[in-house]
Amino acid sequence: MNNSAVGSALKYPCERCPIRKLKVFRPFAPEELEFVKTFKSGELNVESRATILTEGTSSTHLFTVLEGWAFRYKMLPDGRRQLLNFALPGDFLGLQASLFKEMSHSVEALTPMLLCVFPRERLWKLFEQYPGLAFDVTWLGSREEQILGENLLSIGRRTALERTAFLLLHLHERAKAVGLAPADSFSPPLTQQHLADALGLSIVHTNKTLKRLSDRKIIRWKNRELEILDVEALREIAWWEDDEAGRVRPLI
Amino acid sequence: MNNSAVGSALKYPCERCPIRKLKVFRPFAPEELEFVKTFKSGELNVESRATILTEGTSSTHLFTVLEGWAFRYKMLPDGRRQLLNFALPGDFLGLQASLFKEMSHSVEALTPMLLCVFPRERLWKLFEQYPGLAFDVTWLGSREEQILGENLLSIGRRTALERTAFLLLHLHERAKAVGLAPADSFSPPLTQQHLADALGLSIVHTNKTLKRLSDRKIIRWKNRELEILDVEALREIAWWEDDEAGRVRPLI
DNA sequence: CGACTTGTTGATGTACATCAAGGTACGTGG
DNA sequence: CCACGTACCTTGATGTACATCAACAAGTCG
Repeated sequence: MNNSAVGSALKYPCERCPIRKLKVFRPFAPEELEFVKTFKSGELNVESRATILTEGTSSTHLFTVLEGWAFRYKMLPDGRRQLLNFALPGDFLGLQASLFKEMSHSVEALTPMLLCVFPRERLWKLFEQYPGLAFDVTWLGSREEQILGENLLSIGRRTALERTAFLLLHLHERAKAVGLAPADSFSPPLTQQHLADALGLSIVHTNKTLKRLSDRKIIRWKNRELEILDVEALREIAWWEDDEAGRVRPLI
Repeated sequence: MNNSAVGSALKYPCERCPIRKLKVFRPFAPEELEFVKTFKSGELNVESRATILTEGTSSTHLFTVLEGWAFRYKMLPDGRRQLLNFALPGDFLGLQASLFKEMSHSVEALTPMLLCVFPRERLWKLFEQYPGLAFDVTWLGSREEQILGENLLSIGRRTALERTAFLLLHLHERAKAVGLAPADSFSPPLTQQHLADALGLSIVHTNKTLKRLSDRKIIRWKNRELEILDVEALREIAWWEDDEAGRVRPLI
């Protein structure tokens, strides 16, 4: 990992954790909060473009995103790259390296990030003593699976235009959920190369597809800021089904 | 669900569960075995082609595959279908409907199947009282995520030929792992339409691609039996990386 | 009664025209 | 300088249409 050192003073002690304020998450029981405080071993500042986890390697730490954007990806030996999903505040990184021997994908920062760090050995203790938290971990993993499934449908069966519309909506929904897109305009910190690799398209074709959406006045993409001018049109193109139900962690 | 009733006499009481014999799984502790016996509410026989779970619906049950093959899939409103993954003995079905409000994909049987049935309410008790089993559930979910990630890379970035080679190897590995492919020859119960929908290709192009592999004497596909004549060639085409490490559930 | 046609169905094979997406090249612009 | 835009040509994948083949059921005849 090529990133800066763990700070000595925590920006966010667990009591003031910015993640728990988000309404997507359930509140902690007091004893869970106590445990999480012992679970957290520090905070990590990561630079934009830094590699946080690498496919095929193991990691002694687990991370929760506190601030910033990242993306998960896999590569073929000849350099072709596929983005699997994006990570935003509240997302969990490195679970696979804890459950298996190694990561099955890599993770790279899109912006400067602040990560909450947990040592992987304590994961087992979490399962043993805090079933509610274990349930959260499982929930997070399963949500990830859900998103990958949606992506698979998109890349396997949607046309370039439909796929692009779907991805933009998806990014918008996720950004909204963590308060990073108050309106229909937001700034996903992505280049068209990132979009292309997420969509399974070439960069040229991605550009042409974005232009088609711009020409139809459905989106506007200028200076790294994406504006969705016509959500409904985008949804229609993407065959978007409003089943965001179930994205919020239930209290059992 | 259009399938036959739960049998009164169990074919496999937990002590003789066929799944646990497979070396991919860890042995149970005696008290875990006791609990699992109370967790299991019966067995379900499912006909070939039956729908086991439906996207967008909730399910009061969770299933473990004891015998047979199934596939998970998603569909677009206009009928385009994408297979996400296959389910073989040992796989868990319906977790999402337990964690979220509803299933995010459907599941259909490819052969007659025997399923082990659990009521979803008991899942929480499992997390509370049997962290080892909770860990297993998380592990299973995470492995699913891993496979979806591999598929996403395949469909997004591999060519039709590479993709097909990869899928055939994947199926072979999975069948071997549960003893359904003793040699390099096995019988995945699939039509070319299933393959096409798993690969994100048209059925015509799938056929042409299979023929290319047959012409090169790398595979043989006749009478529903697939024979892999040249594993090495297939691996080379698929850019297969031998990282099956970590597929076996560790004992922590 | 068994063996041999015939019809039906679902899966597979292949040819051809078409089109969506790719790749290279060379712009522009912050 | 790196990201974005766009023109031109190429190619991989699609869709339609139709032929083939195996499996099975029904009907017919020796």
